Amino acid sequence: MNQLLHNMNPQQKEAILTTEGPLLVMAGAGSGKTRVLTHRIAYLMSEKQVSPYNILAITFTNKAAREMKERVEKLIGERGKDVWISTFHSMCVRILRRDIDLIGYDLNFGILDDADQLSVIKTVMEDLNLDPKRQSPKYFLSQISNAKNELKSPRDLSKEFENEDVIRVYERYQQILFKNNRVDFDDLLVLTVHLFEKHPEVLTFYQNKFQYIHIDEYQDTNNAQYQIVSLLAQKFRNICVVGDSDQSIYSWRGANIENILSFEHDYPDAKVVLLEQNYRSKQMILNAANDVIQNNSGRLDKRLWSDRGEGNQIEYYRALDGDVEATYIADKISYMRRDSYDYHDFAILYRTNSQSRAIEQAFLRQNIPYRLIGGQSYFKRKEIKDLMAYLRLICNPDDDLSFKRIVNEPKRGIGAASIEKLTQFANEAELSLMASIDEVDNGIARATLNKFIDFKQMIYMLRSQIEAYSIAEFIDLVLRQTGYLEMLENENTIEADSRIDNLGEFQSMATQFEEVDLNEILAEEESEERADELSTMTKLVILLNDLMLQTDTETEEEANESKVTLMTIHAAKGLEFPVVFICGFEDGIFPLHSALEQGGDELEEERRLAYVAITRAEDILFITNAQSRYQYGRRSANRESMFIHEISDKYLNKTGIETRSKRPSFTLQEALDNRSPKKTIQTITLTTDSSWKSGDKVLHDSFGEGVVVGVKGEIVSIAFSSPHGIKKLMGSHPALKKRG
DNA sequence: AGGTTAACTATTTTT
DNA sequence: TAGTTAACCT
Repeated sequence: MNQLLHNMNPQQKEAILTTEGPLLVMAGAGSGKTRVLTHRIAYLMSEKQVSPYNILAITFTNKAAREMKERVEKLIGERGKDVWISTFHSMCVRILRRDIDLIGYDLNFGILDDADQLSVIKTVMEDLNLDPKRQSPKYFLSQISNAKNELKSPRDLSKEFENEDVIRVYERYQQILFKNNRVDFDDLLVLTVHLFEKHPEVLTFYQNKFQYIHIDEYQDTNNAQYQIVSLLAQKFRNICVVGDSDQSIYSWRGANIENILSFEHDYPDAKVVLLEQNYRSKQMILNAANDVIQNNSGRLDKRLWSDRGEGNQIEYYRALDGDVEATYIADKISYMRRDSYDYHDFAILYRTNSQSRAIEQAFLRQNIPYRLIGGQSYFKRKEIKDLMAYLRLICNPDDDLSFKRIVNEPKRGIGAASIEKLTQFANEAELSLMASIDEVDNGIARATLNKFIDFKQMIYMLRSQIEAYSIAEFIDLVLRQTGYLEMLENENTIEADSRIDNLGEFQSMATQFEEVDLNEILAEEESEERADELSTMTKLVILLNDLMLQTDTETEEEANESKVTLMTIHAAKGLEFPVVFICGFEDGIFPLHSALEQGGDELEEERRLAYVAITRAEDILFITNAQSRYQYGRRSANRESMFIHEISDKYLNKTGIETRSKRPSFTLQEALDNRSPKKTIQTITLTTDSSWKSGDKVLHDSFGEGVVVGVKGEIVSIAFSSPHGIKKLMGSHPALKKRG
């Protein structure tokens, strides 16, 4: 038997063997869909002699793409590198990088993140005299995003008698982006559709290239993505979509569950494979998940089953208040990890980010190391955004958005008033800000004008030197010449030191990109170009766009550290843990107020979220909540989540207040019996010169007491109590002392 | 220009 | 509670 089909169940085999024609794989949680996908790709190459260049696989996250790539390579070897495995957005960037000039943009276009989007919206609202209190910038942003996901232009909206203000803001917003040669995340999809529609020869090229198409998490596609897939698959119709309508949790971002539900309608000759066997969880956990999801209407009735054993009841604990709840979780972890589990076997899942605080405090008190997923991402940090703005401005001096961001950073005595004045002139003269500096009649006072001129000369000086350097060297030059590094150095605070470290990290990322990643990208694209033949400017533009799409920066070592994981349920999709705690299981929090009031689709999405949360657990699941807790600074009481009542009592072991305990929490021996077959636990023991190790208690001159939660070379991550949170500090910093 | 204080609001966020 | 933003003061 073919090695690639080894250990596959009949449905999985069928999914792998059905290489031709449309195929829908309805894959329940934990049913091994990634395994099916990777083996299918390998099978196409090894058995069907399909060239890797003719295979496309699309995922939603970079992480998923990376993992899939690794697994395909493991199965098939080096040739696996040549398969396009990427996210929708990276795929679009690559397509647009070749041909976006055909639809009017410059090939050196830059990508805009959501913070940038919001600031554009704010200026547009100012120009149009719209009151942000009546309609918030965020409202406009989401309306625009929705429109784009539906592939609707401002003109299309006006036909539908949409909110007049939305149309005006959308129109203006789009003009500004175009003028600055910038595109937002949604544009990447929209413009790719436009490109395909207006230039059939481009579409034909990609249709011929991608003869075998795979889409993961198909239930999360929005209409623009759907359109891209449809266009690409039109010719060969070898399209394999994998997904689970019960795990559709991003409809508020435009994901359209109908896409997967109507696949058979779109492709009447489609074969459908249902994967119901779960390889992740004990049956008890699946029973609870099945119980909950059954309450949703209009779904394909799937029932997950497992042969991993019955397992324990779900531990349901209702606490007196939020602190007691957090303490309960911390206690359980301390207890269980003594001999059965490692810290990294635990995950704490919550509905909203703000819930993490209470847990963090309890963990800090009890010295439980943790990693918090989400929150401020690396690329949203000010210093990184500033550096990227400099680099973008150097590549494209007409980029007003970048110009405004850094013209007075570090302080050059150019204030808001002067920038406003220059902007006024630039708008009237239809010039970029940079170009307006040279105009004699721009009305800027001589003293200020000189400052602008100095700034411009500096940028152009850097621009003229770029080709003499590698990207990493050039970044160094930029940081020095602009005075940015000096500004941080002079600050002399720990804060500034860590910013400098971050910039250094950016630099090493750039080196890695230039020397390794770029060639892989080019190889995948079958490009004749080679990295070392590209100009530094071109490489830099590619790097900047690549980084904009990169949000998860956690390295493999960091992910494997022995720490408890704290994250939202949304962030947990696709992951699994031996022991899972779902906390704050209360009406108003989970499901959220709004969903509870609105009912209908909103409530069903919350229920799917509960389903996702429950199915993350392998061996043991805890569900907790609190009778009362602090919310928005006031104490409020919440009822138990309606979802807990949907789980049959026989699957629950209720403890805590207001619930009768049928029996004590399971014993340690039971916990041991329920362990997964021993996994190779990779506890990374970092050997460092510094004497710091996780768990050490420290005293910091300004942050007070804290606990070391990670050590990476000279850098020690220390968790301080709120409001400081986790800080990365030099282990040798004089402000830091070990506490006994 | 730039820093400080008072007032306001409150999901989730793969890219 | 806490993060953000607008108004206010130096």
